[in-house]
Amino acid sequence: MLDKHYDHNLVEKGKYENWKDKGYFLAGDKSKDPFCIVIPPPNVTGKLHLGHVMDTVTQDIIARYKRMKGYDVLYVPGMDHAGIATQAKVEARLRKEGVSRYDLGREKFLEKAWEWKKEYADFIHTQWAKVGISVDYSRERFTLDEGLSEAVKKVFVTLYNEGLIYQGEKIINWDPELRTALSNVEVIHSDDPGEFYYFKYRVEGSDKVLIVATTRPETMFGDTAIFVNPKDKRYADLVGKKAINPANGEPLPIMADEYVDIDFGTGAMKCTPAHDPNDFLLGKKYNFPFIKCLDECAKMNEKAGKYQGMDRYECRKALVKDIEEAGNLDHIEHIIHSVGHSERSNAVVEPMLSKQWFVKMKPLAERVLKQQKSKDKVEFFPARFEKVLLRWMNNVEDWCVSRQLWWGHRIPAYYNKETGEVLVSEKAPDMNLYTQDEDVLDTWFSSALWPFSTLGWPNTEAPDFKRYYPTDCLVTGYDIIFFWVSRMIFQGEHFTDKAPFKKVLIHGLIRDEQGRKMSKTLGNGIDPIDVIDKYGVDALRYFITTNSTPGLDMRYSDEKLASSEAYLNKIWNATRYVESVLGEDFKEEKLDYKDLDTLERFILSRLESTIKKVESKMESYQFASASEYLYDFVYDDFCSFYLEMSKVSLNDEKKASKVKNVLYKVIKEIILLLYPYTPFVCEELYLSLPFHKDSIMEETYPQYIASFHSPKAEKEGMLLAKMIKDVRAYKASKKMAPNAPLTLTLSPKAPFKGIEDYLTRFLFAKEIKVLPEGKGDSLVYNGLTLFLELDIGKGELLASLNKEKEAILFEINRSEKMLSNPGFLAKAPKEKIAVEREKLEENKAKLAEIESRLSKI
RNA sequence: GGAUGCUUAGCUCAGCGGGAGAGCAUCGCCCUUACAAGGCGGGGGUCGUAGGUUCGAAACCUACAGCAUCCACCA
Repeated sequence: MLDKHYDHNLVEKGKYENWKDKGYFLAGDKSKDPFCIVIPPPNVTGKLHLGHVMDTVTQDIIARYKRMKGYDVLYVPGMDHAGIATQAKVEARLRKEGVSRYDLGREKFLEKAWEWKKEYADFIHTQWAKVGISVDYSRERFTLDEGLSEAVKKVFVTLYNEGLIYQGEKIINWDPELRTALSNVEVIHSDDPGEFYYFKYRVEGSDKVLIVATTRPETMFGDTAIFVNPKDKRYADLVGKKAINPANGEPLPIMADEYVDIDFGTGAMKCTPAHDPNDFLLGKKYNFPFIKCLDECAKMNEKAGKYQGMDRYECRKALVKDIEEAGNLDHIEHIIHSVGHSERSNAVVEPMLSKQWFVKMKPLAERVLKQQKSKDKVEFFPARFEKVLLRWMNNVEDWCVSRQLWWGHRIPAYYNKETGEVLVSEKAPDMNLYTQDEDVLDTWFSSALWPFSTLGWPNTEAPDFKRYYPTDCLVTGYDIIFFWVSRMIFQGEHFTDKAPFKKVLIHGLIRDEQGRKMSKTLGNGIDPIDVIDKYGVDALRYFITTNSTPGLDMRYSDEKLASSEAYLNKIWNATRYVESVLGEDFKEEKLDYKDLDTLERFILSRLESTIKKVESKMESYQFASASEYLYDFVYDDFCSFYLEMSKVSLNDEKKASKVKNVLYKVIKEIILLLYPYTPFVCEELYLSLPFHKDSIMEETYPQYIASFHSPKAEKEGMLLAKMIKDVRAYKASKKMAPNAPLTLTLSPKAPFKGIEDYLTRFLFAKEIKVLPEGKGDSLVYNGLTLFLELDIGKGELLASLNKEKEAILFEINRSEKMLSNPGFLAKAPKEKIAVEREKLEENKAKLAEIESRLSKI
């Protein structure tokens, strides 16, 4: 017997371990069709947050649903080494101990990183268990494990040999704190306040003074020219002359190029080819020297003369002061401008000329663009997110993949100690002759291979790869479409000739109750474990997957969690009640439809249509709609109506056994339909049913039975519900107690036989008069209900009938207006017209009855 | 500068071509033997603004406004 209240702590206890131990999460049943989902591997940088819960629970719902539908489901778990992110964390931890990574050296540092990894992997495992995700642990992978490292090497070497990876000197984004290069997507731009310094440049051989503005005076030591627009009349006479750099007194040629915007600043621009991407292009075009004046920590180097050794901002301040003192500062403008910050260290990114490894993106992107036009394209849910992918693919720049870090896949490039010649190879050459490249790969380089590297690739004969690839569905947030989804697609297509997944389900972010992004700086993050302790994991799973629209952000809400928990409590108690009704000696019988009464037919018909609707929404990943259909059925049709009504028929010994069987079927199927969302409580309820397998995980999804569909029974049931509702409303409006006794008159045309019993019980009718056949016809009472009349006074009845008449007339008017519209008749679908006609007829009949009643008063 | 999304009841949000919905809040009545973490019954919305398409628009189109996000540029 279930307890009176649903206690999530008791319910959750031991279930996950049991499922895991029994092997329910393991894939490999060859008698079934395969279905595969890979987890987006969480970073081993910290605890999982609510975003992870939304992500993994969504996958888990799909996995559990598909298992019930008879698929051999492989849900692959794993984690990401998260190169720069993890290294930043480990370094931060070391810094607290007063140690830098350089103090430790590469090897010792990596030991520390692995310790960190283990610590956080344990944490993540605990959280996965708590959340209940049904992953196959026998296939768990880590991006730095051996197999995945093989895949990484294979990809790097192949791309290199195909000319799609090259080493080059370009302007990259440099993180001076972590001292590594970054890719474009790892730079976060924010609008920060800053200064726009207008400096005076003396022009050689002229008495003119040229005013040039810059936001970064410290880079003036790397300047090689001043540019103006060739159409700019103000400066036409100066082109070809030289201006004196007020920072170091060097003469700079004044040149003209279309690139310069006449209206921006003074229209004259300094050119720093080694510290600005646009200036770099100009530098290439005009063959300038590339003068770096900053080192890898963003400190001034020897080019900065007396400022050498200063931090870039320190130098800026000192330099501006010196220029001002020399009388060369025109003015300072305070501006808001976009500044790039490192995603991980938040340091202001320094664009810097640097030799790095790049992936040539054009050919890879073109293949994706082509594939997305074919029938084998990756299908996005919601569809609009495909545009995000296409836009990125259309505008890709080469991908800087080398990182000056230690934690990651070391680049398989080797340099001949004598000649310096590069050798790129999966196998290390004789290390007496060669040294390996010091750098590691961008962490996304390995994540990009995740859907196939986890399944055994590059061994294309690996059983999992053959059976489960391409995977079926990828679930992830819109925030990593560029980082991850796009890269998996191009690598997948390039290396396996197939898109790595058929469908991509994109979800939004979870925000705090005020709608703000959860962030460490705001301190508004919510720990999923706290939520689980308070409301239970099932309530969290239910809330987080059914209160959002695909692709849109959602807000965390304590209220909605409480309401989710209340819903589970409702089902808990409905089950408890049904079980108490079934009793010890309940026998399951096959339902013979012919033997069933109206209300049993009603609830079964509603159940079947619910199954159909829920299933169709599950298939299109519309979990909010699916759960809403189920919710309505559970509350309105089952708990509020049928469960109550069945109390009448259960008293009838002849009917009791059939009713029990119906109750059993309905409650069981409710539990099964809900199970993918809230597996813990559903397992508990399932196991408490009189007949069950070892676990709900052995069950199949409820089967839609078309023959149980009965519009007639549904209509009759709804009429009864409406009669009850109307009389209750009447009582409430008259300030009568709900259980105040009444006398009712029932028409012989009442919806179905035996209806009096229900009216007696639920309306507290002390007497029900049934009019003799052929006399009285159908009756109309107060609301819209036919077939029923209250024993009330004449005046009241008159008022009530008139009110009713008014409402009906409004409806008739509406229908007639529609049906007399030639446009409607000509263009509306014929089913719609038929429905309107039917409504009109019904209402006309009602009106006639009301009038007949009125005439008799 | 380009793109996308949002604007619906007091709050949080569904609905996205055929009579305005849910949860919570609110008001009234009920400890009715599954559930007071409950039940029953109410009140509450010219669906951001203005045009257009359509027989019919909250829904489709266009413009505008506000909010949010992403991309690019910013010497």
